[in-house]
Amino acid sequence: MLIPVRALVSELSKTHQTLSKTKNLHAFIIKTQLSNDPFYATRLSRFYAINNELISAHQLFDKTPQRSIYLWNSIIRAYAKSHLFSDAFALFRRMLSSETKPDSFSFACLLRACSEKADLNWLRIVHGIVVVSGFGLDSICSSALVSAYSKLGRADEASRIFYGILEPDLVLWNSMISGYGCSGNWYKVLELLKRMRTMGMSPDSYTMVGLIMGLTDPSLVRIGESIHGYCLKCGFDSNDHVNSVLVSMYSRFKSLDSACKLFCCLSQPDLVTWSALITGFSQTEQHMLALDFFKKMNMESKKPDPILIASVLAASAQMAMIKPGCEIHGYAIRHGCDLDVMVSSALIDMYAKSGFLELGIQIFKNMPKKNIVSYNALISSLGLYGLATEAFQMFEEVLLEGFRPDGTTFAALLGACCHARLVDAGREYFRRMKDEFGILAETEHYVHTVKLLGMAGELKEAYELAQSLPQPADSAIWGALLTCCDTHEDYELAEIVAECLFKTKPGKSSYRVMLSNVYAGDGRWKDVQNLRADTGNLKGKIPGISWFHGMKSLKM
DNA sequence: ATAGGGTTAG
Repeated sequence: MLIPVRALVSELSKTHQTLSKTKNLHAFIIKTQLSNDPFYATRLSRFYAINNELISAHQLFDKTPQRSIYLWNSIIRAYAKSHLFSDAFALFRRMLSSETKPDSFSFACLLRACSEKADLNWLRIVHGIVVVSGFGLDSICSSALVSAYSKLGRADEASRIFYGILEPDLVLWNSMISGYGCSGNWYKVLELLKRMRTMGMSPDSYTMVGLIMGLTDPSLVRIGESIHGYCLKCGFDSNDHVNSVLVSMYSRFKSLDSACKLFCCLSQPDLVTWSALITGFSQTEQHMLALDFFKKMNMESKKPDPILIASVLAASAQMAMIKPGCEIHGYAIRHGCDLDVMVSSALIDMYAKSGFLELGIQIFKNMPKKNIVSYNALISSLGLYGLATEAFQMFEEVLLEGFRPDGTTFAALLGACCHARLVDAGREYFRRMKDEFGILAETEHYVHTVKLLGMAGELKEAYELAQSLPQPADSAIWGALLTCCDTHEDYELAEIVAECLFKTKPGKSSYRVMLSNVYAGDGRWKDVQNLRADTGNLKGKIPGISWFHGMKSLKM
C-alpha cells in the first residue's frame, strides 16, 4: 500500500497532468480515502483547472470537507484564469464568511483578475480590502497591486504603492520596472534600474523583459542592442521570454535582419517567439514572408494558438488576398479553433478586407460566443463598405448586450462615418466616446475625425481639433488634414499644416510628395523646385507627381 | 511527502 501512495505523490507533484490521468488519480484518491486531505484536493483541482474542467474542480471543492487556504486559493485562481470573474468574486465572498481567512495569495489572485478584466473600479475596491485587511505593505500583495495598476495604464498609482515599500524585493522591483516599461517610460525604467543596483539587487530575466519592453522609441535601438549583448553575457538568452521580447523589439524597430539573426540562433524557439517574428514581418509589410514563416513553423510541427492564427489572418488581410486567408481558415477549422473569438474576429476582418463582406458577416453570425473584439471587427468591416447605418445598429447591439465599447469600437464607428461622410454622426460619436464612455481619444480617432471634417470642407474645425491635443499631434493627423486642404484648394492653411507636419516627421518622403502636390496645385513652381532640391535622394518620386500636377495647372 | 504572487505575441 505504501508504494502506490508514494507513486501517487510523485504524480501529484508534477506541474501538468492530462484530463484522463487526472480523472484516474481522482478515482484512486477516493478509493484510498485520501480525499479528505485538502492537499490532494488542491493538486487535483489544479489539474482540472489546467484542463479547463472547472465543473469537476468545483465539485471536488464542494465535496472536500476541510478546505485549506491552498484549496480556496486554487479554486479562486482557476476561475480568475478562465476569466469567470464573477464566480471568482463570489467564491471570495464565500471565503470571507468561512472559517478560512484570505491570505496574501488570495488577494493576489483577485488583483490579477481585476487587471485581466480591465476593471479599474474593482481593482480599487480590492485594493481597499487589501489595505483594510492589513496586507497593504505585504510584498506579495504590493507586487500584484503594482502590476495590476500598471496594466490598466495607471503607472502613477502603481508607483505610489511601490514607493510606499521601504525595501522592495526583486519581484517588486521587476513589477515596477515592467510597469514603466509597458507604459513606454524609458526614463523611469532607467532610473529604477540604477536605483535597484545601488541597493544591491541584481537584475534577472524578468528585469530584462521589463527593460526591453520599455524600448519603444526607434532612437533607442543601440541601447536595445547593448541590452541584448548583456543578456547573452548573463545567460538570459536561454529564457524564452527574453528571446521573444528581443525579437519583438527588433521587429518594432523594423530591424528584421537582427530579429532573424537572433531567431536563427535559437535551437528551440517557442510559440511566442515564432509569433513575434511572424508579426514582425507583417509590421514591416512583408506579409508574404509572414505567411512563409507560418508554413515553416507548421513543418516543424509546432501547434499554433489562436493568437498566432489571428495574426497570420491579419497578414493575409493586409494583402487583401482571399486565397491564403481561406487556407488559414481551413487550417483553423482542422485545428478546432475557428470558433475561438480571437480567430473568428480575425476571419471577419480578413474576409471583409479581401472583398467578401458577406462571408465575414456569416462568420459573425456563427460565433457561439461574441465579445467586444468580434463586434469591433464587424463594425469596422461594415464601415469599410460604407454601410454606416448597419455599423451604428451594431453599436446599439453592443450596448444592448451589455458589452463595454472600447477605443477600437469608436475608431471603427468614426471610420464608418468617414467612409459614409456623415459629419454630424462623427462629431457626436467623438463626443460620446469622451464624455459618456470616458475613453481617451487617440491618434486613430483624431485621424478619422479630422479627415471626416476636412473632407466635408470644415477645414477650420478640423485644424482646431488637431491643435486641441494635449501633446503635439501625430504626423498621420496632419497628413490627413493636408490632403483635405489640397482637395479643397485651401493653400493658405495647407502651408500651416505642412509646417506642423514637418515638425513632427521631417524625413518622411510621402508627406513631401503631398506637399509638393499642394504647391503644384497652387502653381507655386519655385516651392516645388526647392522641395525637389531638398529631396535629392528620392529619385523620381516627387518630380514625377509634381510635374504631372504642374502640367495640369499650366494648362489652366 | 506538501501547493500559491511578478514577465511575453494580439
